Amino acid sequence: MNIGQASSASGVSAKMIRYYESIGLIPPSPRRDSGYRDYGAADIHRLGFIRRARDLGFAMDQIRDLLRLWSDRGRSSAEVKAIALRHVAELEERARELNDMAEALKHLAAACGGDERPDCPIIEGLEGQIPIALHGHPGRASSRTAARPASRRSR
Amino acid sequence: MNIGQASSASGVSAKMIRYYESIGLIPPSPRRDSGYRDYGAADIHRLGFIRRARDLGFAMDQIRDLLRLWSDRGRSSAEVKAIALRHVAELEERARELNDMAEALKHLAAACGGDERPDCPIIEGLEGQIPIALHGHPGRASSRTAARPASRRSR
DNA sequence: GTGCACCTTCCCATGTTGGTAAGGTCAAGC
DNA sequence: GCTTGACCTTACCAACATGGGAAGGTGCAC
Repeated sequence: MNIGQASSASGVSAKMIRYYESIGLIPPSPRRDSGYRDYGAADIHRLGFIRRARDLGFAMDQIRDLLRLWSDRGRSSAEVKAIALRHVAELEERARELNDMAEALKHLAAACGGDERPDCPIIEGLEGQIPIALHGHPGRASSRTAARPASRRSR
Repeated sequence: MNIGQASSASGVSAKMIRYYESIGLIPPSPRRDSGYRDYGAADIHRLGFIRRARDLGFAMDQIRDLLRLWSDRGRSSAEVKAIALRHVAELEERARELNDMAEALKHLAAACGGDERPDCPIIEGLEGQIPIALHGHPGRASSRTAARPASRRSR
């Protein structure tokens, strides 16, 4: 199976398949005489696994661990569950941060006339005239989740 | 005022101040004979504005617009509010995506024994044996928010 | 044998932030 | 005056995951 076919069968772009190979997430595929990569059903399976893990927001390092556990027949489900639950906590934390920002901004926006006059509590909040209640979780000053990571996969 | 003082006064790292200058978010500061950048109160104010906007998760392009509106005395608060509310919608959308992932994963994890045996619905879900309910919003296949943005500002 | 779709590798760009290195400047203390 | 240490300058590298493109080889159908 060519890389293009592997790509459509797995839902992972050819570009990414080569990338995953380059970072060792998947083993180098065998090559035909032409130099073309050649994939089989097991490879598609592995790529699908990776894609689904990405869809669930796992980072590459975690996926690496999950792949290791996947092919480790002596694994304990506790290990897998631990990774998953740690990731759930991270996802929820990030979601909370985003929601906190949204809340703070909605609060400012609610006080803004939204008319043709220039007076605007949102601007004043950004200027520092109004204390912004980013009630970042106990003890921590506001941390920020990186805004707009630019690329977003669509498939 | 040196860049270091401007940095601690505004909460924006010196590195970032230079970066913002390089991308035209702030005008090039005047230089002293030594070549040192020199900042005044107005610059600190502008930097603080930018920092607070970043803390609220605004992207650079939006901040550019907000800065323009800030210094436009003929602005209408409606323009500002529109930007803010669009951003709120984006934040909430991203938060929803993250929560959906967390939900899907929690669902799988709930079915996982988490013991010493290898059987694990989480792995099976990633393998594709169990349909993962990422109930991505109407019509769309699952899109993914970039995982692990890596850098996180602490201040 | 021609043409087109596909493959190969290699390089570049993204966006925001931090790190580091090599060298210039400033102010305080001796 | 000279040294020292803190600060400044520019310039480059790194990160992450992904896409884009160029230049050239391969495979297959007509």
